[in-house]
Amino acid sequence: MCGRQVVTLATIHEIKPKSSQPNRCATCAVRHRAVCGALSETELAHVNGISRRTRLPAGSIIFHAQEEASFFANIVSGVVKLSKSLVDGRQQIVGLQFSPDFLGRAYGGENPYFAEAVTEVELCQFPKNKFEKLLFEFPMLEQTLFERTLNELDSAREWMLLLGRKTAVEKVATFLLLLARRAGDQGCVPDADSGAIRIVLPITRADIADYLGLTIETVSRQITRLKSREIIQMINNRTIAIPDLTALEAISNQSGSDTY
Amino acid sequence: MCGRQVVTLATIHEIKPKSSQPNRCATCAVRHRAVCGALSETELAHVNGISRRTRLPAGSIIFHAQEEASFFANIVSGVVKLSKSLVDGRQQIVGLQFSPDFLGRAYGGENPYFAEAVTEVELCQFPKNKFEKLLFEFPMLEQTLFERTLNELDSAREWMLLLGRKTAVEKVATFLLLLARRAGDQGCVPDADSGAIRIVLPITRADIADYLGLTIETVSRQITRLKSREIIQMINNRTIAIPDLTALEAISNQSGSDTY
DNA sequence: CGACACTTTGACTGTAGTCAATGTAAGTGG
DNA sequence: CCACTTACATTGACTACAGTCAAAGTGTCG
Repeated sequence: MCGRQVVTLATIHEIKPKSSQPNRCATCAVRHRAVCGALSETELAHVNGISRRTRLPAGSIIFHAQEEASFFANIVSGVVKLSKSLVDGRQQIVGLQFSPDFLGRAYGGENPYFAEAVTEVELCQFPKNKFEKLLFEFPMLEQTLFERTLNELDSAREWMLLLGRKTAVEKVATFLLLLARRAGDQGCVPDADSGAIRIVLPITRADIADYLGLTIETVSRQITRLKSREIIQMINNRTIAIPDLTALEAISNQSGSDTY
Repeated sequence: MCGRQVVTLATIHEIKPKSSQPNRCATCAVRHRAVCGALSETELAHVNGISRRTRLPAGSIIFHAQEEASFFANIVSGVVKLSKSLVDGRQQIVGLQFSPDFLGRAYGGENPYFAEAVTEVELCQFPKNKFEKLLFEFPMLEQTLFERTLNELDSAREWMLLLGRKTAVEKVATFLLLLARRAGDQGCVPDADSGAIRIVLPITRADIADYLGLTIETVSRQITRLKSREIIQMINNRTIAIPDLTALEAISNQSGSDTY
């Protein structure tokens, strides 16, 4: 669809030849936040030996359903969407991955979904077989990956609640809040003067719609509505200011503690 | 809601005192299908030592959100639903667990959802700290649990596609198909004469609605519609015959292979 | 039998989807 | 520099699918 550029990994050049990067990990932007954070300096040397940095333009297909994955990767920068679709083309985004998330499914089996770079993406890739050997050698690595998978499962279930039970406004508000929280995690603080948080939408309206189980038009209308209620301000198409997070939270209807 | 019986684990008696069960695992119905399948006979002896069989009536609360889980468990028999809800009471079932599924979240952290026995349930429980020690000692156990978690994540994402993008009929058809496939896995074969598969709905219409992101009425209407289209036959409220699985599959709109 | 929980059916409503037109912004080439 | 293209986004009018509210039906248990 929509004539986007298709770039497979095979066509991507390494940023630098391996031999000239004796200890790339040491200066890695996601050294401590990625799964590698579980490793000691000496263990990291092994990882460094098998890793390869690649840069993919927006729109690149990283892997697709039914494909036996041949590699694993850390997202160093950029945004990756994971999606599934029905035969008639209806699509659902089942995960939005940012740095320092991990891509790939351990222990064989196919990735039953489709992964695509939404922005330009920088990956730190590992060949499948070598990485699985590391998992075996360094139990902490496996455990870290396991914990991340548990967190992803929790997020997926939280999203099931959104998809199955939230209204359109609630969905959009939850999505904006997700981005605002992520911005907060990365050290972005509210503007000193206005107290407003500023977020940048990493994906198009079409992708937001596919993430929230809505149509483009409904997403657009709900954003307009939030704007006219002065819950948000549009700086431009992709940039939004949120003057009062709690107001947005009230609308988003966060999953409550169970009433038991 | 609906005045169901509330029974916490503390109130449940063990089926037999521990000392009189020298090797309960040897005769366990789910010995090979549960996570224990990853263990050797000698390893299993350790597991046997810390496990405890409990039986919970339908409606029992197994654990709830924000509770630090104090145990793990295999489901030996029965059906458990995992659900999340919004403050105003809207509910979404995020997982239906059957035997020999595993309950509980490794590596600490709270279970961010609510687990309830839908039918009478028989559990094989392990105290949290002792079980985590086993995970450390027997890497195969951890790996098996990891693989199961990956499968659960895949199922959750498949369900996200259903919740976000399928129509009411498609949702109901997919649910029936899920049960039919499960029945098949358990050795139930189509009726010799008619070729029909017979399934028993393990949950009420209300729970089906909460699983599919619909209302009770819509579920009921779609079942009626499938009945009048002769895709299914109602034996009684809870028992359904499916004369032709492929017809149901066509309606369910299985997630297609990606078009790439 | 009556009580209660669950299910089905009917009439009506409303939210989000569809179809179509217009608006906006960035990029291309004459 | 300005028309033109292209992709993306917004807005409007209308529709339809699923939700709501209400009543009646079914089945089970004491």
